[in-house]
Amino acid sequence: MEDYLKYAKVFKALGDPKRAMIVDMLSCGELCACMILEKFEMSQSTLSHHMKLLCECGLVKGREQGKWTYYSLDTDIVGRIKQFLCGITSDKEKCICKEDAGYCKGCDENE
Amino acid sequence: MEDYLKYAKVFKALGDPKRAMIVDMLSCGELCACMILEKFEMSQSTLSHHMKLLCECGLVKGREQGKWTYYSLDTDIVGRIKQFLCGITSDKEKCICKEDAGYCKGCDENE
DNA sequence: TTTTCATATTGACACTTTTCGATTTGACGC
DNA sequence: GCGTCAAATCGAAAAGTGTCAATATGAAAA
Repeated sequence: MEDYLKYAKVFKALGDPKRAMIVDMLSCGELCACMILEKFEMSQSTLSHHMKLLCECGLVKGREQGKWTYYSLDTDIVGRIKQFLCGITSDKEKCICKEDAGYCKGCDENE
Repeated sequence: MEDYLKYAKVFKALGDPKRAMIVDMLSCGELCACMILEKFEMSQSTLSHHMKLLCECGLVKGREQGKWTYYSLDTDIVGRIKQFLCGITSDKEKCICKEDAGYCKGCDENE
């Protein structure tokens, strides 16, 4: 599935503690880059890079206004990533593990 | 918070499409390594490495039985990661963005 | 006890990521 | 226009990741 790749990007973005923290900050509402920067010991270019990653995976949206850039969470994708996470972690009828005849004879003998 | 680091490891583990697929497979129940291997074009050592990562972050538990190793999802941590994800993506009273006086004068002037 | 089989580990390589300082870009006020 | 400020981009160094072939480990079968 393409979904695995698409959502893996979001998970990868969340796979950095600082980015997860940024997401947490944005969950209370829009913030401009400089406000985020104040919370971290991080150069401006590094923060810019993290924000780019968060935007590229779709989690965050940037809005430019004059000199400032305001960032906010994209609630749509937040909902979808939660659904995806629930999907891959709960039992279900249609699952890749049940597709086609990928079968392990060795293991089967032993059951 | 330490939580960010702890859960970032789980997200990082899910940040590889193949590992996300493995988690999906395991969501329907325990599987031995060889059954997982059959679904992927991947060397045995590579799979072993991915399984190690999944175990180290806590998402997956390994159970050795004779020659075989059976893997399964740890439902406890699955629940906790869902909670964490909800936590960092929903508005709340107590949030890092509201802590102490981290303040952006420039942005404030502009509001 | 020797062989075989399922996994794990090791060592190596290419590729990606994180980070910074320096520079560039674009908007604003003077 | 000119300097200033916020943010993005560039270039480079260091660390981390994904992958494989080869080897080691350890259990079961012969």
